[in-house]
Amino acid sequence: MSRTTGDRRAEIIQAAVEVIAERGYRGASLGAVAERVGLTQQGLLHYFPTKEALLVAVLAARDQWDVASTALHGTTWPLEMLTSLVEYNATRPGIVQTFTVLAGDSVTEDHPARAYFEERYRWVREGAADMLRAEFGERLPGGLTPERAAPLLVAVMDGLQVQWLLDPAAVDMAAAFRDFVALLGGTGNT
Amino acid sequence: MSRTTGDRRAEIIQAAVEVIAERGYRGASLGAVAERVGLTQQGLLHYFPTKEALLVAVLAARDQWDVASTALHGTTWPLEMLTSLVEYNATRPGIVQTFTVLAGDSVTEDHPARAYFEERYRWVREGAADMLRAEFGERLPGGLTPERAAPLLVAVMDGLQVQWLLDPAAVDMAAAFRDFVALLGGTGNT
DNA sequence: GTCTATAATAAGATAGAC
DNA sequence: GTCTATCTTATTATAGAC
Repeated sequence: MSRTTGDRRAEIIQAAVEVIAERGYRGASLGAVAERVGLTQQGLLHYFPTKEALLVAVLAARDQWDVASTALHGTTWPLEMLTSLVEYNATRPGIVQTFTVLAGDSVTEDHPARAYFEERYRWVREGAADMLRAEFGERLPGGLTPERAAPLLVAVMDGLQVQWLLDPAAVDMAAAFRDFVALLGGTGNT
Repeated sequence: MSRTTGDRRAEIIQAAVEVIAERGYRGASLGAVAERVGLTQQGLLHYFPTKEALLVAVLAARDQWDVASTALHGTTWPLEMLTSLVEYNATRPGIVQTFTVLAGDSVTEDHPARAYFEERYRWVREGAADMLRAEFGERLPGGLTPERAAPLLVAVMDGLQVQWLLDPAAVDMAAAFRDFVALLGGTGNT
């Protein structure tokens, strides 16, 4: 059945996300992923013919997950929405870790996820600029425009994730992000 | 001679930095590093008995490099100094890439560089807080304190590096950093 | 100090049985 | 759809000659 096959694939993708979080992409062996869903390495290759095909599926799943969690936590004010996304992320270290590791890895030569992250950051910056424009208009503190603030917003989200993953006790990711929103002149601060 | 040995070790460390930038830590084989300095893999092991020992040396070299470049570009105003560090980094994609990759990798389980980055971020945040206090005093825009702005400053630097490495044409790392300084109420903006 | 030889694993992938 | 068997290639590391 194609239903069963889809379920199996979803299980495998989930397992791959976990193993990548623990050991990175290069360190994530197909055998370790397979074992987690009760398959042999060769059995897994029936669903994803190569390791790279599995990675592509993991990245595609992330995009879908983004859309879903945005819908789930959608509120009226765009920046509020981003703040709740950060709060939500703070409860899901596994996923955050997987994509922090992959994004870092992707800057290496000929990395199979490089094009994905290049494109992803481009549209994330565009989305952030739109969001900032809707929230604050054309003029932001420090003489910034939404387009110039956008890469900073994205950088803060990513950079905080690294610090938080390394030392969750020392870095309150959600609070820090609200601090940044406050810097932009928003009302994200309590 | 111990002089020759030191030179050789320095060469090897430099080669390791390059190979890690290209392929990540797990992807950086000792053979590839050795080849770059005209040695066999086994010849390299004479200088660094294990792969992990070489990584430790790479991390130690980074700390020394930090100190050196700080001295080199030191100016009177602390934040100006950081801005020139970012400008300097924008001319050295190799080093930036190595440590972006290593930092991302380090969040995985039992990674040999994990403790290093954990400590490093701790003191970098402390240093940033001191710098912000010296520059702006106790009160920053958005009701922030130096301690609360510090992780944001560090996050911006790191996050911009990822975006810049992936797409240098789309992200002007130094300009964006100056924009962030402007947000803090500084005069880093032209 | 650097090499050759080699051990010991481990990985991704293919072929083909059931 | 999943397995066993196997190929091929890499990798870290050790032993010991020169």
